[in-house]
Amino acid sequence: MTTAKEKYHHGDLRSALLEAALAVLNEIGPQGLTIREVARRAGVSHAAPYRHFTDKDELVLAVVEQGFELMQETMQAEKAAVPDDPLNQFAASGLAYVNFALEHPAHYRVMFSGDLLSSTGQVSLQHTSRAALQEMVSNITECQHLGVVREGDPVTQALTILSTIHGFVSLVNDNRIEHLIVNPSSLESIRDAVLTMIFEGLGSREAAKY
Amino acid sequence: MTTAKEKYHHGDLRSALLEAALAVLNEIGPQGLTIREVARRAGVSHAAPYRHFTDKDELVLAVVEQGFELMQETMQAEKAAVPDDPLNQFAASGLAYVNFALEHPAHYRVMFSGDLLSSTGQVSLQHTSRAALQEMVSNITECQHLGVVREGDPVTQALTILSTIHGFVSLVNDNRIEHLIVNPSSLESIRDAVLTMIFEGLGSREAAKY
DNA sequence: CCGATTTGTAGACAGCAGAAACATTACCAC
DNA sequence: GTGGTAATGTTTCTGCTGTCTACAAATCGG
Repeated sequence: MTTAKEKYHHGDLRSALLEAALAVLNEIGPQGLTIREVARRAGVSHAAPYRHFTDKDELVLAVVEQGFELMQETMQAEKAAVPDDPLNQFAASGLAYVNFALEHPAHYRVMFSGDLLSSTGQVSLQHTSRAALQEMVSNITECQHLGVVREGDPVTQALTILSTIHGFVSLVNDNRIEHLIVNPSSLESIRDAVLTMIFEGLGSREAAKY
Repeated sequence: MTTAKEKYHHGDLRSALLEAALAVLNEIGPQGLTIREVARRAGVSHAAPYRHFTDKDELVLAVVEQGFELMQETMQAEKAAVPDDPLNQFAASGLAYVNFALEHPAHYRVMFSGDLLSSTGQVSLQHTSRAALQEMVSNITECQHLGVVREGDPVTQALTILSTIHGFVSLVNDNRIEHLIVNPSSLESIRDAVLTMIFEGLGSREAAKY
């Protein structure tokens, strides 16, 4: 009423559809993400979404892009909250990455699984991953100049770290780890242990505390 | 005639269905894996598969289990081909894991993506991953006793290694890396670099050559 | 050789993605 | 205000899917 909602036929569909899509992902999972279900939740007919997305692929792609923006924002925020120490900033953004993935498992899965997105849709995401890797590489290079990260090809190092983090959250989100956790180790402690191992393997021995 | 094929109505359906399912995965991808398409390729009616699999889920599960057996066999073979050195054997099986995933991307994806399998189907795979991790842990423990792997919680180390390997092959198979490879580095050299980084971070500095 | 069981078939149903034709609403010029 | 236009939402239709049920044929046990 006061805001810009409920103005048009529906108000701001598209946003409502994206929201509904995310809700479906969280409640039912990727296989439940259908145009019809999303339309149902938004209170419109099953064909209405086609006014905003030419394709189911395009809807999914919009969800994915929204996810990348959200993740990037939180990573930047966490990084900015750390004092002027490149290595700790790097570690903070890594932690933020993991946390985002663990807190939004459905969203993250859609962003990276590749099963919901056709091959054409994937191409439009390449620049995003390229940019992410680029930033990691420059972070690493900076840390190398400061002497807090060992020498070596920074691209390889970045790729390895990205692999570890992505693999870890993928395994957790696909329920291939939780049932292995037996006793005192909570998911968070394992998360921290893995992150510590990454930075131990990466850096000079000291200063990898966050 | 001489063998057990072509005996019954069709011969050995079920095997034929599994084979067809794998072919579909390789040629079309996961989204093209439908009961009807599989039946079509096997030359039977669209309802015939239901005599062998109560569910689409069960068909997928059979494909997954077949994949795990195949992977385990090749890993064991590679491991056995290495002389009596635990660390090198460990590295060899790791390399075999990566190679299997890169050579059978569709198969690997179905085994780990979790998108094609319902949650009930995933539960029946837990013992498999548990066994795999268990073996990694005992390998690491053995290497620690020999002094070729640094001290630390072997479960955390195994989980980190598994994360890195799984993350790497997932990124490659989902085409999130290949377009980053620019010049002299082929996929294989990157693979080797990442594996080297894993074992550098893991072990005492020497002996991590394979 | 014959009945019972296994294996495959034909057809039906509901749900889905997507396209096309249609109806309604908001906005803009006058 | 009024009427035209473009944006937005609906109905309807086609062809695909998974799964169920009734039926036919081939095989096996006796």
